[in-house]
Amino acid sequence: MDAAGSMPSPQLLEEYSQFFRLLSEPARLQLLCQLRQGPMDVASLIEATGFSQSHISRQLGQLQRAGLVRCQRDGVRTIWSTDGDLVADLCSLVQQRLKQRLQDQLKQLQSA
Amino acid sequence: MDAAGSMPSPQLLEEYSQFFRLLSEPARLQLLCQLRQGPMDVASLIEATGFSQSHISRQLGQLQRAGLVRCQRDGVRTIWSTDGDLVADLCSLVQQRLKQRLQDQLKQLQSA
DNA sequence: GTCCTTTATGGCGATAGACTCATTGTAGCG
DNA sequence: CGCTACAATGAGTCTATCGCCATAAAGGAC
Repeated sequence: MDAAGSMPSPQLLEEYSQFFRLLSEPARLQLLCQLRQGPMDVASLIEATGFSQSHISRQLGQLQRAGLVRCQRDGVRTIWSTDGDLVADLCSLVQQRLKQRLQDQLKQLQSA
Repeated sequence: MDAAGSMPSPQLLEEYSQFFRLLSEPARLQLLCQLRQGPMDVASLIEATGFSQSHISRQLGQLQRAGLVRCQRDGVRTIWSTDGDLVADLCSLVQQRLKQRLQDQLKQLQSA
C-alpha cells in the first residue's frame, strides 16, 4: 500500500480545483447551506441572505451547472433545492481540521 | 434528527470558504499532491511542476499559514512536507461526485 | 570579509470573478 | 392586448490575486 496515493492527472487537478472554487465564495456556501434547510424560492433567499436578486441568480446558476442545486418552476416562481451530503461532509472534514488546529495552538500557549 | 443540519455562522462560513479557496488553485493542489509523495526541497518542486521559484514559494507560504504544509531548513535548502489525509479525503469525496455525475449523464444519453 | 546558492519578498501588469444597475425574458391575471 | 410580478442576463466597475521580474535575505564555502 502506498499511503501517499498517486499523483492525479492535470485534468483531474483542474476539475478538483474548479469544484473547490465553487465553495470558495461565502455567498455560494451560504446559499447551499440555506437550501439544505429545504427548497426555497428566490424571494425567500433574498430575505434570508440579504443578497441582491441578480447576485443570487448568478450564484445559483453556477451551482446548478455543477449539479449542486436544482430548480423547478412553480408558476412564476422558481423553487431551488439541493440534495446529497457532499458539501456538508466536506465542511465537516474542514471543521474537524480547524478545531484540531485551534486546539494545538491552545496547547502551545498553555505549555509555554 | 434534522437531516439538513444547522446553518453555520457567518464567521464559520468565511473560514470554510477561505480553506476551499486554498484548494481552488490547481498550482497549490498540485504542490500538495506532490508533497504527499514525500518531503521535497524547492528545486525538486520546480523540477516536478515547472513552476517558477517565486510562484512556488508564494503558494507554499499560503499553504503553510493554513497549516497544510510545514518546512524544515536543511542548511541552505528548505525541505517542505505535508501530513494528514484531509486534502486526499476531500479530493476523494469530490472524485466520487464527479464520477457519479458522469455516470448519470451517460445513463441519460443511453436511455434517450 | 567576498562570493555563490537557495529561498523569500516587493512591485507590477494582466486577468478572473464578484457585485450592481438596468434591461430583457417569462409566467400569470384582467 | 396591457399590466404586474418574478427571475435571468448584458454591460460595467471594482477588488483580489495570479504569475513574472528583479531584488533582498539567509546560509554555506573560500
